[in-house]
Amino acid sequence: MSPITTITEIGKHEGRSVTLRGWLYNLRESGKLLFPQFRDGSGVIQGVVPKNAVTPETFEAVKTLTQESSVIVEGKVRADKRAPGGYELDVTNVRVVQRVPESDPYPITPKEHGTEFLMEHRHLWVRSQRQASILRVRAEIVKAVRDFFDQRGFTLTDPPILTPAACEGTSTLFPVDYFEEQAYLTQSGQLYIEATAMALGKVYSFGPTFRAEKSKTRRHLTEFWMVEPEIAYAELNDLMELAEHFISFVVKRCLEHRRADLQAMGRDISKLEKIDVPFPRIGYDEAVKMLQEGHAKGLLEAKFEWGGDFGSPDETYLSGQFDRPVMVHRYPAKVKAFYMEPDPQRPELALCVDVLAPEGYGEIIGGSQRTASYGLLLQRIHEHHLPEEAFKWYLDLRKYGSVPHSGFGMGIERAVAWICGLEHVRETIPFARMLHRLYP
RNA sequence: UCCUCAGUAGCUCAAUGGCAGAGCAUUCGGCUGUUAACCGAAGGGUUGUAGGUUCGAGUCCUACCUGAGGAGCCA
Repeated sequence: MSPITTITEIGKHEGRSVTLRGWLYNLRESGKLLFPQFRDGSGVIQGVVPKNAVTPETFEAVKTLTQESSVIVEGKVRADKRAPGGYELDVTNVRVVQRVPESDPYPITPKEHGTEFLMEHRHLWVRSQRQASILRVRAEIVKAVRDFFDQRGFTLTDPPILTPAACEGTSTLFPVDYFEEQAYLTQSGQLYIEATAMALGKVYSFGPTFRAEKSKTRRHLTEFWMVEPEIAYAELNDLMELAEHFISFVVKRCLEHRRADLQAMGRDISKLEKIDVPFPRIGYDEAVKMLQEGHAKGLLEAKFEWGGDFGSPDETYLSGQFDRPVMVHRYPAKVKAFYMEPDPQRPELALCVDVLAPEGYGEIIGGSQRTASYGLLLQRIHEHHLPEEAFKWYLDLRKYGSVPHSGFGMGIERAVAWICGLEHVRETIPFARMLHRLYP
């Protein structure tokens, strides 16, 4: 048998015979000439099968192939200007591993389909070229995330997924029976990595988080992956500097390693090439001013008043003013989480930052400097009506060598959606979990 | 949870209150360079569910179910 190769590597074998192992993507025919398209997970290539060049058995085997039947194909690699990938395969032999029966054909045809149908067949939809490209970009982003932190001396510390209490209130948690107790699926590993940051200095976590929000938008999943760095002795400015270098690193890595996939899915690459440090930084006050100007120009429906958190249209407007991610810092403390450190200059503000992605993709990072004071943290826990008992261990971090520290969280799916230029985060993860979507 | 829209063939969609239709997919036939190939033919339907109005309902009304888009909340 000829050497086994993959479609992405096939150019190295020009003029020679190779074996591909994959599936039939589509079949076109023109009389005594067959054009089967094969895919193998790395790409798609067109085969050519003239009737007079192969055995009658091989011709018949290809002619009767059905979409997504699994096949092992032997053929000679030939460069061809007419081929989208630059190469074609002159098929010499085909072994059908499993033939999809005509009575129950592959449901996803080359024509268009609706969202519900595709999500219901997500286990098959991932075979399509566009979806495969998205998943490769996601994998690249995950690897870039880990490389970035590993190279900078961070230690990966995995927080628990089963937790006894909420970080930010119980209303949006998934409850789980835990023997005789009530447990919840984690909605953030932050409190736990604050503990490991006090042990190891610079840490990060990367894993799934769960939020039972009844959100039905293009930006929400109930199960999503989050990367969260936490750094002892870091203050807000250190955090913002880390965030901009982090995002810039991830985007550059995708352009370097997955440019072909980004182009294949129609991403405007020039927009990603503009992403570089430094990112614009604006204070909350300045952001409010921009929003009010936007309203005066008739670009925003509602007039934004100082003191509130930004809504989705507000974020879209703000990010639309810049061609790289914008960092909005120092929001009013009362719209933010209980653990954030107040600004010493203006105690009504929290030392926090949201990074808004360009092109209307909204918040991809939220972070803050954490309260280092035991007394203030306890006061905030009471103000937020949180159970003090559940936060006893968290308060301990402020009793034994408390230091200023900061961290942020980035939702991987939102980052993938932005970098790939997708309409909806449901395509950024192999099997999305959403309100009303638990299958497949 | 709220607002808006939609549900008809396996899929994507048509059909003025008056005979249930097309393209793709499937099957059969034709074509030696096709690019979501094309050309010809065939099979394929309890119009989301339950009620109601009407001589007559895919179409109008009510309730429910399912989905999509948006809001709030958030990454």
